[in-house]
Amino acid sequence: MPDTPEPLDAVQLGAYFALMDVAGLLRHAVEQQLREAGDLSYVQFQLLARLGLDSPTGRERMTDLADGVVYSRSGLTYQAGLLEKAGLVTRTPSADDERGVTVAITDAGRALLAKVLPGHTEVLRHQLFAPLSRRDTEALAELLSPVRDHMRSAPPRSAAPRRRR
Amino acid sequence: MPDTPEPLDAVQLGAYFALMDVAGLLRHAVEQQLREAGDLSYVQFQLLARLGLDSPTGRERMTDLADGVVYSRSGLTYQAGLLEKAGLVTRTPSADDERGVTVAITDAGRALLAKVLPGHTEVLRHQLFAPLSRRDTEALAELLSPVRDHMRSAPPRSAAPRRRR
DNA sequence: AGCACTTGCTTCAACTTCGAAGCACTGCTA
DNA sequence: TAGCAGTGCTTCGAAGTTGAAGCAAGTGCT
Repeated sequence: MPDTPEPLDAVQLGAYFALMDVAGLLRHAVEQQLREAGDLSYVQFQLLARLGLDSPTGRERMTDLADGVVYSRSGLTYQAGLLEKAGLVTRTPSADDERGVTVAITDAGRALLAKVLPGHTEVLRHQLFAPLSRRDTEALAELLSPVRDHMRSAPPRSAAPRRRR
Repeated sequence: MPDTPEPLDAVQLGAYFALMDVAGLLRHAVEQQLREAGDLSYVQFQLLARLGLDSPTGRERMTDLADGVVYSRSGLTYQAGLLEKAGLVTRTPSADDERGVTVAITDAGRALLAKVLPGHTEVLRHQLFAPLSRRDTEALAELLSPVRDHMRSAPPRSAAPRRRR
């Protein structure tokens, strides 16, 4: 029987709900723009962005992609299949590990990314940054970055599979 | 052809990605706890919480629920159906408007909510609030609340009339 | 080398989600 | 008070998402 912890106070609840609401609303807005501008889902955009903007080589293994994006493996397989069918990425067996699959963004993928980005930033500017001053934005980044690091490092849940030997 | 806006700078991108990542990771963590503790999805929890905690009467119309939660109408119909089948809420035609449906939380719903809440707050404490000081939490709430208000008021949908130039 | 475990990805079935279309009731307007 | 646009919710079909099971390739222990 778990002992009942102190309930969260109003400030904490406010922060929690505001965070989740903003993220949800923002995702909706972004998703819609992406759909109209390039017929991309948010996940697909994330994948292309990671390959085209974050990665210097434009290629990553499936697992690294799945870790970067908060996403299930099977879902990634599905979306990578769609992107490949659309000619935006290629999938090839990894050279060093026969099990692995390396996903690489194509020129068409980069082109679509470039086409979609301006509208994307516009949405962010209007929806997210409009009510935030420069300093607010900095503060937000500085508050949330440690949280992200904390959550990424700490096992999200009891997920820690007992390493037995 | 849309004119190309200034791209976002590094700080803005950092804030954006941190926000979305934290929300995504947190949602996963919360969802898992809810599933284990009470076999609830995040949406179902949100609905129960809104009925059981926010609403003084424990009853709301479908539309008000859908507006509170970021969710489609048809999705709400589906989830409300599940909750009803599980005996956690009831759905009755609204008294004043024959079209409307009033959703009310049942005793079983309140009981489940109470059962699930302690674990929920624990997850929040560990995942979200652990790296945040008291002041940080306050700052976060104060930064995000105006954004939420802004996004809720601004037309999130295609209702946004294309700015002509 | 041999055998068991682990890892990387895919497949599968069940479930969820969404928008568009549909149905029923409201309320405005003439 | 009849007509009709608008509102509230549900149904439907298509597409997306997930965990579990499955397969194949690597790793480690002896």
